[in-house]
Amino acid sequence: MKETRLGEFEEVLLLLVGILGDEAYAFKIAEEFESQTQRAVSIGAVHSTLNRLSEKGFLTSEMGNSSPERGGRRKRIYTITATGRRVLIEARDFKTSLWEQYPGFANG
Amino acid sequence: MKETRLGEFEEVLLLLVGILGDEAYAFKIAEEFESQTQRAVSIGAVHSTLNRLSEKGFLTSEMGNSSPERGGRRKRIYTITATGRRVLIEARDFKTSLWEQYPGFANG
DNA sequence: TCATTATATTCTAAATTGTAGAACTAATAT
DNA sequence: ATATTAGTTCTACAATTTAGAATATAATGA
Repeated sequence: MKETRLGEFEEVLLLLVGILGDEAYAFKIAEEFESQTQRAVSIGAVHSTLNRLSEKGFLTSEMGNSSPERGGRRKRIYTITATGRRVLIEARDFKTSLWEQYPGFANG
Repeated sequence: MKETRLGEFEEVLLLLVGILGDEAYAFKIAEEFESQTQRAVSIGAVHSTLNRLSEKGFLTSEMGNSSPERGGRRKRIYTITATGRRVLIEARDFKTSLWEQYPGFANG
């Protein structure tokens, strides 16, 4: 894997960051993932993937202010970069193009 | 990874098998992959992924007849299973649903 | 203010996927 | 028979995915 590619889970998390906007921090992302997939995910899985995505330049992040809630460490808020968005769009378009070539599944 | 999931490369190969129909054998698949992606892929990568996909029940395969061409070993022809098709559709629909929730990218 | 509790991130390790290429097999033309 | 071509199998390693323990931080109540 010489090149910076986008794995399956990575793609979903990137999309989730885009969807969550300024609420995009690991715990929230994990919650959202579970509610959208009915699949359990460990918080560690989410964190390490978010890190990798940052190293690849698809995400940036900064610590947010402490919340007004009970307790808790400050959140790290993730933001998708222009490169991240581009890669996401490329992945989507490529799949779409493959589906269009699949006999009997042209629409869906 | 307790469950049988579908990785990124796996998904693409599965789709390619569907597209190639009765011409879906490793060499052809590799060729098709390269022509559709402008990305080099090793034949070994394709074979081992095809095997994994078969173990997961997403593909079946059988040896074809020897071709009328110059030389060569008999081809192993892959066919997508009902389960494979279902998993593929699920993956597509999930991504589509995420894109629809992405503000500013509703269409495309 | 200090222990407690809740919220999160970081760190460590292991399983699964992704990738490459050498070794091997079989058919045909010469 | 042997060289050539087409293709699969086998072996090994790198990257991604996953889980969970350890740690840090903030708010609250005594």
